[in-house]
Amino acid sequence: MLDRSHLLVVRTIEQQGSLTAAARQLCLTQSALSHTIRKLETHLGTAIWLREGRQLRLTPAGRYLLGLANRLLPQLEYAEARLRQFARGERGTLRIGMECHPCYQWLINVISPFLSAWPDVDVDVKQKFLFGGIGALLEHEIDLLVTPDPFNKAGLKFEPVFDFEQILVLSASHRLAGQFYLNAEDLRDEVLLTYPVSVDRLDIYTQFLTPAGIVPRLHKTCESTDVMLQLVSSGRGVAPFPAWLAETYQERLNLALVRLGQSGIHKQIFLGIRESDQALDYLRAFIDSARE
Amino acid sequence: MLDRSHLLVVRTIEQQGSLTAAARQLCLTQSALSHTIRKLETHLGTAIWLREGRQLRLTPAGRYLLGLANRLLPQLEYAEARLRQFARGERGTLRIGMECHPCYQWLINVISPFLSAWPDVDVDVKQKFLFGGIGALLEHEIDLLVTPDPFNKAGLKFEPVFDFEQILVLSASHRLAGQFYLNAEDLRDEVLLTYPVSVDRLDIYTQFLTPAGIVPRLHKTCESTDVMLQLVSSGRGVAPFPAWLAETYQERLNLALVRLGQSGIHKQIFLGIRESDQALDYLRAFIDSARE
DNA sequence: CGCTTACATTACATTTATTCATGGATAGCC
DNA sequence: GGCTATCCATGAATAAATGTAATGTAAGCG
Repeated sequence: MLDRSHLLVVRTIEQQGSLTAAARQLCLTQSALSHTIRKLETHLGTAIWLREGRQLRLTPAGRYLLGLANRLLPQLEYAEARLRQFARGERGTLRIGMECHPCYQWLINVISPFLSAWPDVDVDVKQKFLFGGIGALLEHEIDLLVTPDPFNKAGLKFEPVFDFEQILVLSASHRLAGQFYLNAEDLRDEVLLTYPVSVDRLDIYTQFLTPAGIVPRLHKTCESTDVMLQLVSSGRGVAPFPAWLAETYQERLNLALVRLGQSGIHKQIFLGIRESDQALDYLRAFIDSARE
Repeated sequence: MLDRSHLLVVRTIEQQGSLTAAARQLCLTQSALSHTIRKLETHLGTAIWLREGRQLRLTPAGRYLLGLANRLLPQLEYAEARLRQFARGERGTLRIGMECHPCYQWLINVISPFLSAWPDVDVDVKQKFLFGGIGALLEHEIDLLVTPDPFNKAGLKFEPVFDFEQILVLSASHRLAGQFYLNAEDLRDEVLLTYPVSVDRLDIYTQFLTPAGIVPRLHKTCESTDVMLQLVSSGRGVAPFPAWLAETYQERLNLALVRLGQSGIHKQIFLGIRESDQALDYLRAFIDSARE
């Protein structure tokens, strides 16, 4: 099998100009190298060097091999350096899973200082999971889950990092815009806009509409935050949103923010990790910086 | 040292899904592989697989290694296939050196059928040599030399492949255009155009002007065949050329071709190779097809 | 011509890889 | 829940590879 060591031999002999010098550089005896190159040639079935007097000169096959060596060896050397970074915990990959649509905006703010602080950690964000966020975490499809729904399961650990209130966003000219808070009945004749997730994962249903037995006039879904808020702004519907996110759009789109229920819907964002990853310092650092 | 075999192990375990299956595929015992991976991890100083129950799962470092394996292993496998071609004499590199400027046109015609007949031989044409064409051949800088000057030296072999007459190209309206042949004196007042090579390698000097003690009014050089013949066509000078090459331009540029001396300058193109390469079938084939 | 340098070869030593035999752990199955 | 098949780990024994020392042979150089 054509091996890394063979490529190294070809490169070193060419670099040093002689087998003896190459042997010195490789910390081997001249004899050992002589054995090695003979075996390589026997194995490949073709001459790699021409013995001309006391010179070794590459054959065409040898020149090809040299080219290969010059191409592949640096890649292997780079890979080793990188693996040393892994070994020292400097290098890693943080695959983040999102189970919370609007959190994307928040995540961006957390990721960007993290990227500066940990230049050798690659960050990857995923949003679709075959078996849900928890499944993705357990299956090692992701390393960190951003979710409003912690799920206490052996081997996983969740930490709250962010409290917020879920409010309803309305056009400023909407008839309900002036209210201090809304009751479920107020939404009976409204068009409700949400991200396209199942109803049992929408707090406005589970904590507000469903308990009161109310169904809105129409429920539409929309993938994009911007588009959804544009629709709200133009009076085409109302949408539940985290207050902090809605506020960033409020001025620009002329929106009104109204509490859902007398005491409001209060939520938390959790970061979930595998217990076995607790020791990873860059993961720890990410969670700490997310908590601010 | 991170070795090819390690990459193969990483790839195979991932492909087969288990260490036992991978061992089967690699024709090893499960134990051997277990030892191997442990040693690899010890050496790298970082875990590559997580042992979860009876499953092996890649760590981030392991995933990196897998990526490396998927990138490098195919290259090594391709290289081995190619080296087998070298071993069977199917694959080679033919580096051709040219010591004869106008022959370039002729060479193109020989090379193109050769490339079709020997799809696995790479052809490379060089024109500049530190120690001349013969030196380049001896130094293995090239494998084949196209030259009008054979040089009998031990270890080299020259074969004539092509006879031609060197004539003088003139504008059709030139005062000498009608002559059947020219004497050296006729060039005393002419501008002589040649390729930029030393005078002792120009036959028009060595075989024509110098013996008669004549020097042309002006000697200009030009790299390109096309430009040189354009200059001739516009009456800016006269140029020595192989007849066969001048003929291909004659009509288009309205040129006249006149013999140099009563019996003309007759030349041959030789192909030179190293004797040690005589057995290479693709080299043999090239020379045979060049002889037509 | 003889000295130095360079690669090859032989016989032997050492290191490394592999196997064999065995044990512990886990997932699936009655 | 206990049985069983499967999977990975381990330690000692063994096979294979890689390496060394010593020596040989040939080429360049003064």
